[in-house]
Amino acid sequence: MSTFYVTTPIYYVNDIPHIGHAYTTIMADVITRFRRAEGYETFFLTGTDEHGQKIEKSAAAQGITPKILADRVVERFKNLWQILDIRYDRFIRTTDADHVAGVQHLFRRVLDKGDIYPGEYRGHYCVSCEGYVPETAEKSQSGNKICPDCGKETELLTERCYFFRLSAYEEPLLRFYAEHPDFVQPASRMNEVISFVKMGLKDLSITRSTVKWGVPVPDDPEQTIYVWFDALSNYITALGYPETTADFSRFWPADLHVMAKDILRFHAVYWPAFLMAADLELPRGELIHGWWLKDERKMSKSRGNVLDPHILLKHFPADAIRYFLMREAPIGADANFSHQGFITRINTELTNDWANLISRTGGMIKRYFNNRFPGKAAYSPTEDELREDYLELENEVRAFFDSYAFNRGLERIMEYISRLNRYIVEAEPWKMAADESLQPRLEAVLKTLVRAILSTNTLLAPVIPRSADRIRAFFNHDSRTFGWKDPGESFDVRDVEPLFPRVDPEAFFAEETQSEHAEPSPKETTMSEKPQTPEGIATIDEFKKIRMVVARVLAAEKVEKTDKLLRLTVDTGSDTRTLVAGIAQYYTPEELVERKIIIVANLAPAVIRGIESKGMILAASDKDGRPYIPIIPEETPVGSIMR
RNA sequence: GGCGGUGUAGCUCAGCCGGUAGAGCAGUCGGCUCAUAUCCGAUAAGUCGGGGGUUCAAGUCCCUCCACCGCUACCA
Repeated sequence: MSTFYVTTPIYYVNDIPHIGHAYTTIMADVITRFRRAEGYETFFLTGTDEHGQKIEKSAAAQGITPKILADRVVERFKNLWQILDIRYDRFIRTTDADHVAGVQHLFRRVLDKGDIYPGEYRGHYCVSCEGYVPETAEKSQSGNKICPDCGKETELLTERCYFFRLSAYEEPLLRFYAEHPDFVQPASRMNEVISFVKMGLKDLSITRSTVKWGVPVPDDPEQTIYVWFDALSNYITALGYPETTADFSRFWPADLHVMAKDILRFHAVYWPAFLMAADLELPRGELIHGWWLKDERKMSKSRGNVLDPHILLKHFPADAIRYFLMREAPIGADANFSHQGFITRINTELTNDWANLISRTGGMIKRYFNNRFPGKAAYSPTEDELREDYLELENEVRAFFDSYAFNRGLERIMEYISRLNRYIVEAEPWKMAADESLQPRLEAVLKTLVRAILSTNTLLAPVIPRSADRIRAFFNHDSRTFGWKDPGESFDVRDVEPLFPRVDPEAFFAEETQSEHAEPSPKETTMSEKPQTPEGIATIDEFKKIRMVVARVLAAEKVEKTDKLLRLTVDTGSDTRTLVAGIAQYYTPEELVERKIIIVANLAPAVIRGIESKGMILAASDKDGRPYIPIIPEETPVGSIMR
């Protein structure tokens, strides 16, 4: 039997499960169920990433061990997966003993081969946060990077660590991509990966001595294995690596890693390189989906617009959420989530079209035949047509699902469901029921409907498994494979009950606005918010060191070959000076000239794009970094000091 | 700045290798009654972002411009 191995990323336990996690996991679950219905033997893996400094610190802040913290969050993930009918074969945790052993084995193997070597890591270290800041962090005027978490200056630090020889895999990776152009889907993401690798790869630091909560490096217990080497390995350790007997040999290489776009590079560059270094086979495919946006913006904790699946689950069955997520967004693109859109989609397609079709069919079988078909049906060509149409539908839908175009596949299914509703109207079974001689025709119509419903149900089942089971139960037919379903000529059915109760939008919104105000639960915020930093207080003397004055813009122009920079010439009252500001995306030179602004006058000068900037313009900055330059009353004298 | 993508009816989007525009939702009108007031039919005059080109013929190919998005660089 062919096998199919699907994974989700392992989710970091510093975060509680939200709609984004649910989306990835549901997608992987749908793919797994779909392959199973096709006859594959499947393995579906999900789990949690539990190591690292953030966990260590969150746990310390709560006065518990990292493992206990992880245990708690893991429960939340498992609960949600259960509610959402996610059926995984293994839930792996990076703290699982077999994973730890597997990672160490992989590490040693690559070390022995020479692609891991000891060296020194230089990075910008934030003393108060006890961590390195990313290379992308912004720099202060004095040239040190600023910690994005606490806003303090970092210092350049050097520590001993191990490197992975990623640079050696540039060519092999490019060759691999060329030979497997479908490795990453959608194709646009594959292009991103290729262009990234073509720009050159640097060796990767893969251990830390500053992180205690992690997998120890074999024979060097001061070092722990850093995030990606540890986390990505889960895809093989979950199958028993380094043991190559049972699951590993059967399911590796993975058929599909499913993930969101933000971790593409780690999966499409680092992971294949690690595997090459260990002489292991590479995964066959990676499926990259976009983000769910709320109000056109990325959901984020700091913005407070994260969508909690539990709110939807109060009003809708899990199937509805699964259906919506698969139906609404084309794979790859970001999609906007709106409650209104959600309710409309579910009410129209699942309630009005699909559930109502089943309801009216079941209702007529009960009313006209008392739930038992006598087996005297007289068919017409129309019934054959419906069967033919279904077979065509099935082919198309399977093709769509094969290419992960779930939205298109479901759309196509809805088309067929419409066709069935139309069939009822055209056949007018209620008129047949009034005429005794048309009983065989009536039976044929209703029986054909049952067959079509059961058949369509197998296509929908991967997406909405729970209602699919109920439908099988209504019609006493249990087949799970694809194909035209036929329970026979003479059979009993049960009473049909409502599948997707209609949700009244007004009632929904009335309740939601209430609960949203009551929502923010204290426990969740302590876990995600960073601890208070009392050291962040400035004394009055420190404040006085900063000299802010009102200045007038004399001239402004865009700095050549930059997107964001404006060069401003300003009158400070005591001198005329030049400064550079990164506001060109939001302010035109014209609207700034003659305007009064506040600048920091005694800031150490910095050279930006070859221009010496003496000072800095003050502007409010929102969550997206968009600047807002305050309005200064026109009568304010130039040179006035802010205090 | 470099690379890539998107821009089609009020909204969300289909339109493969070129042949004179489609679906769903919303709206309007009408029909049925089996059904969770559900279903069915009719109804859309949208410069297919702007401009130019190739062609007998272009949302569909080429060039260019604009807007937005992604990756990346530079940078606040």
